[in-house]
Amino acid sequence: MKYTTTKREREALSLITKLLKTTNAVSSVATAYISAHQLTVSQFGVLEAVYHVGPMCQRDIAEKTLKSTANITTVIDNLEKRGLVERRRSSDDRRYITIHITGAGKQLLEEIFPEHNRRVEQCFAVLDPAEKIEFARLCKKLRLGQRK
Amino acid sequence: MKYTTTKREREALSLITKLLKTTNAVSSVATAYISAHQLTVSQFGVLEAVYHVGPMCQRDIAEKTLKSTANITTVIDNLEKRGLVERRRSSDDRRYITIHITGAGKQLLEEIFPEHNRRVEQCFAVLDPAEKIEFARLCKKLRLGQRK
DNA sequence: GAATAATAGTTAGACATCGAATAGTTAAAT
DNA sequence: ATTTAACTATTCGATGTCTAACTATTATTC
Repeated sequence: MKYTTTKREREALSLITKLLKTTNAVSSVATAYISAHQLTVSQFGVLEAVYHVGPMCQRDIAEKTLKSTANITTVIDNLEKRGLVERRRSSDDRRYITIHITGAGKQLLEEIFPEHNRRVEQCFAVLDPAEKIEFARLCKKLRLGQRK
Repeated sequence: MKYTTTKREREALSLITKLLKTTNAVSSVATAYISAHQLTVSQFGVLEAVYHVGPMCQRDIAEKTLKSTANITTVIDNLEKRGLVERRRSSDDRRYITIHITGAGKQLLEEIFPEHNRRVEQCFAVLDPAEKIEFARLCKKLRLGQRK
């Protein structure tokens, strides 16, 4: 060992490991059901955004899903191939492309949502109400603490 | 809306969003520093495992890092190209390939660790000691609750 | 001991993901 | 009005990631 760690550093490393493993475990539950419907998590995320928010341009979708615009181009290519969304070039500002969910897209989502929501709810069912509130608070505090 | 959600489901959906965003924010801090050293997070993870645990076969590395063996093959290919690890076929059981960290790999890691550890520690510095303990507890409870 | 199982790793094909470079469009500057 | 800057989306090249099919090796079974 050519470097040393403080106790607090070791605790933080243990904490981040716990956090990553937890996220992994929780999201794999949601992932499994989504995959069973031939959707990737990213595709589901984009589809869901357009479903709930309404038609959006790709830049906004990228922002909402915390991904790059290059990535969104790819994901939407694949969604479009399957006829789940539609690209429509804006006529007033031709730089923008608005993404619309199709009937097939809507139908697929509405087929997935009920069980998906139930499963996500089940993920957190191990926590009692007070713990859920505390967990949400700590997550938020942690996230907002990462200013640079 | 052709489906309905319960209050508890909506709360769970909000919770999982918070969790994912938090993980995203926290891990991007660690990612940034690792990337600055021309390492991907996966490469860092594999390198770290071999550094701390010692020479391992790829199957064990896959298990430890929660990835598929196919993925580990790729990641190690790239680490090997850069001379940071070495593949050594086991002579007693020729199915196994043991991964050894090289001097260059060790040197790179030891260059990264101090600042990396400091940054991870800083990530959690917004939480006071009691909150850290509670957060760790809730993470663990949540993870262990995902039995199937 | 030959046929069969199991195991470690690779390959192939698909999708995700990023940063950087590029094309096309609109806004700002002068 | 022309140049410059800003912005949206795409493409490219690299890496990650998975599942499924495959190779090579070892273990098991009959």
